[in-house]
Amino acid sequence: MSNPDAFLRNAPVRPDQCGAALALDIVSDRWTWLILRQLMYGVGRFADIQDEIGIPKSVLSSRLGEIVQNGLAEKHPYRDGTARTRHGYVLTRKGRGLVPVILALMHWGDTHLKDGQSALSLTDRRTGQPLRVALTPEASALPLRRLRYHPIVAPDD
Amino acid sequence: MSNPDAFLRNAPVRPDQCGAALALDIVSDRWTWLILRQLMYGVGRFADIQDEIGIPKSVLSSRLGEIVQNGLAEKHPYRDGTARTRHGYVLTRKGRGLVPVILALMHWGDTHLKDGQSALSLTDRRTGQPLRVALTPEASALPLRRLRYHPIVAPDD
DNA sequence: CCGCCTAGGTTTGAATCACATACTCAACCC
DNA sequence: GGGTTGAGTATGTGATTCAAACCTAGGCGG
Repeated sequence: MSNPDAFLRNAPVRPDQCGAALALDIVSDRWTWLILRQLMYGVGRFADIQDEIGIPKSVLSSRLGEIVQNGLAEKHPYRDGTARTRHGYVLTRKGRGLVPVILALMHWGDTHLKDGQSALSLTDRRTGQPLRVALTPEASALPLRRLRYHPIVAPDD
Repeated sequence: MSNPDAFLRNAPVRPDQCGAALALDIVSDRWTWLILRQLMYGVGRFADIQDEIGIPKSVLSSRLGEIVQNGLAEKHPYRDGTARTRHGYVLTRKGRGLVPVILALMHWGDTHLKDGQSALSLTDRRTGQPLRVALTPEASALPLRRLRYHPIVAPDD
């Protein structure tokens, strides 16, 4: 990756032309990532997001505003039994595109920050074989819709 | 990914057991990611990092401290021609583990925030075929050392 | 061996942002 | 029309960020 004997003086791609740097202008914040993680799992109600990740309401409100503004999620109405119509947040296609990033980060955290075991297993919806987000030949990349996940330890609710 | 008709009330994995959430405690910050991007490319000198990403010195100093503290990079001495010995920063194995995350984010930014073209092409050092970071069968995952990248448009320096 | 240069920081003070707490608002049910 | 509940705003304090100035160790030229 990097030359062991000397430091490069410049990156091969300038930040203003780099997709990663541009992406970081939009999704740079810890809370934003945690919110996107919830949305990835389909947890889209304001109060549910707030309860699970412990974000202050005012911050959640403003982050959700940015997320919608940037086209990563949309407000969708829902009706919970007999209750009135309410709104929650659902990832757009653009937002779903960040799922591999979150999964890659999860894999890193599992291997370097925990004992190496993931709490979530990823499998191919079609073949059942285990999946990962990793460096791979383009021809071996699978679309997100092939992904099925299930928790390895059941959540205690 | 998410059920289109209703919202889940909880994520399948609680944040405190999720590698992604743990990772975000360590690498949550925009500047930290931009610094890691520079280190990934081998740009490890304080002033070079500062110049390219435009971070204030005081923030760079404190972020580099955190990055070293968290074991993502180490200070290495270097000698530039006749000048005195100085120190720069080099990713550790743990830090290199974040490279796929950065590449996944870059891919997302390239496709959703630019015209869809990357400024960097990734190829297999051994076979020359194009690579990506993507969802893939575990068996198709390649180690990082197989990665070779080269800029598609030459940097103008 | 004195003074300057340079990389790599540290200090400082104004401006911004985050957090907790309290408050609001609009259904819907009774 | 009173209570409840989900989804937010408003507010005051405390922590972060930023820009700009300052510091410092080592080498070098004179």
